[in-house]
Amino acid sequence: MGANAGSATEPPWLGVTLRHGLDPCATCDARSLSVCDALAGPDLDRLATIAVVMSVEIGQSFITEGDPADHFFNLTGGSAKLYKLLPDGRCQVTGFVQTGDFLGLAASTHYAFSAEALEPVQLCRFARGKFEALLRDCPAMERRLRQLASHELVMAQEQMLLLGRKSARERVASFLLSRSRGCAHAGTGERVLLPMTRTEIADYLGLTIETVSRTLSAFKTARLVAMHSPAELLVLDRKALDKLAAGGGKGHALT
Amino acid sequence: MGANAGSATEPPWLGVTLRHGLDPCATCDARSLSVCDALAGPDLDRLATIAVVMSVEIGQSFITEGDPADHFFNLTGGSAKLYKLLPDGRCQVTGFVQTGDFLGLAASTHYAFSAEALEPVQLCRFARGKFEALLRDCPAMERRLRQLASHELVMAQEQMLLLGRKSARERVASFLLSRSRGCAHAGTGERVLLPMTRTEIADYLGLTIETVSRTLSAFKTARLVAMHSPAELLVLDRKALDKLAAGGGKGHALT
DNA sequence: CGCTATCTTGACAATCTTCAAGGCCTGTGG
DNA sequence: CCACAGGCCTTGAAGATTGTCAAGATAGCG
Repeated sequence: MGANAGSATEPPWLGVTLRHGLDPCATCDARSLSVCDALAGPDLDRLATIAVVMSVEIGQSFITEGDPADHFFNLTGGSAKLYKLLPDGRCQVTGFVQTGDFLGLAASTHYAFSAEALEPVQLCRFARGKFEALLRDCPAMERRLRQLASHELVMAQEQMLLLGRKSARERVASFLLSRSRGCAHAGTGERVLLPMTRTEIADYLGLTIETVSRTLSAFKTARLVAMHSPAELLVLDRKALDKLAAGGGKGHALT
Repeated sequence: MGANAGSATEPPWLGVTLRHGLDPCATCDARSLSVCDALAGPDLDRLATIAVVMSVEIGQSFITEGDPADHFFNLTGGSAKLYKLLPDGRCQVTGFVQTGDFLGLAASTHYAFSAEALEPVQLCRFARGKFEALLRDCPAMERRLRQLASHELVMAQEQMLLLGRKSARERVASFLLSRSRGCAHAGTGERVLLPMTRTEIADYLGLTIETVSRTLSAFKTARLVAMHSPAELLVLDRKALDKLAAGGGKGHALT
């Protein structure tokens, strides 16, 4: 633990542990998954000198929308949600991030989103000024970040299509498929892990928790998926889900 | 959507005029508005050598979702809409662009969106390979593009919040305000130009054309705006619109 | 000056939300 | 080991916002 329990000296880092590692980057397990992979040799050493290794407990936020964007982050473990709030509390989750993901691009002078740990999070924190200085000397990294931002733009536009034009069933199907990609299991179907709550899924898909729950139940009834626990399900009929996600099943029965 | 007459010889460039200018960049009116501003001297000359100046007529598309992302573009005049389609024709407009805007970042190997001219468009086209090569030698430009991508990510997240969590009135209010910023008129109110159709506004806001029309009429009745023609209106009560856009007027009368 | 496309308005229907209650799972303590 | 408590999830019924279908008005253009 070792959290800085509520002391006024470090308000943004409640429930957070700092560990200044010696040369953490060279031996980082997450490096191959992340933008840090673009660096090597002395550049990597330099990155290590400006990296601050931290831990964040479940439920703790480590980026707050509207705060000065003083840091970049790189997740080295766990998962988190990114979200925006309206004054009355309505929430839009803009993305889920996990090991290897880089945070802080969607910011000008202030963060455009908040970030909160869904699972215990380990991350590296980089002071923005120092990191930008490093970028000035490392075109490869700058390039990599631009490509990353481009990729996130593609994802963001896909999400706009989902939020603006897809039905509830199409949204949930799209979500399950995006979560299943990569962890394919032959035979019984693909396992999908849902480390977030129904509320967070709803806030990601622009729906209510009840609609998400009902839609998942309908998928279960229609044998498109099987659910072991609320946090884990199996894709039984990927073809049907694909069709739904692409908008091909708008008027289907599905009970 | 443009009526592509389907000739196989130049499928992507129907209705398009190519003009190879001599050193067009150094004298470009749009340069100060665009990322090209990051270049100077010999770098700018080099940019000029790879730039192809083009014109696009109203209704013609110059980027098609799913096509190989072979080019970057820079608008030097006119305006266009960016959009994604579902197989059944449902459309989500992801943004409107105008003079100075750079296009093509939201693409990996293939374009993630289509682009179609709303007003007669002038633009510069850059072959992707040549442009990337130039970027390798111009860190300032690479940096600028990353910042641009970051800014677009901020906008995209704001749009996700709008599409996922705002009511129809809040969406229309947000849209009008985002369009009015920058062209302030003292006295009578701020003039807002709408070079796009109601359908395109609806596809941008995740609504139907009827809902957009009804909402604008309600704003007019409530004296929040005045409408001269469908393509131009005046913001009469910015304060009320601001409140609506931020989510502060969910249960208001407004008949 | 009339034609056509776009926009506006109205009535009705559907999806999704809201409100409400019950069930399940997990973790804790006796 | 079992009982209990609390949060989360599921399910149901009613209601509201928005979509759909249809017709009429307006504006721009030849």
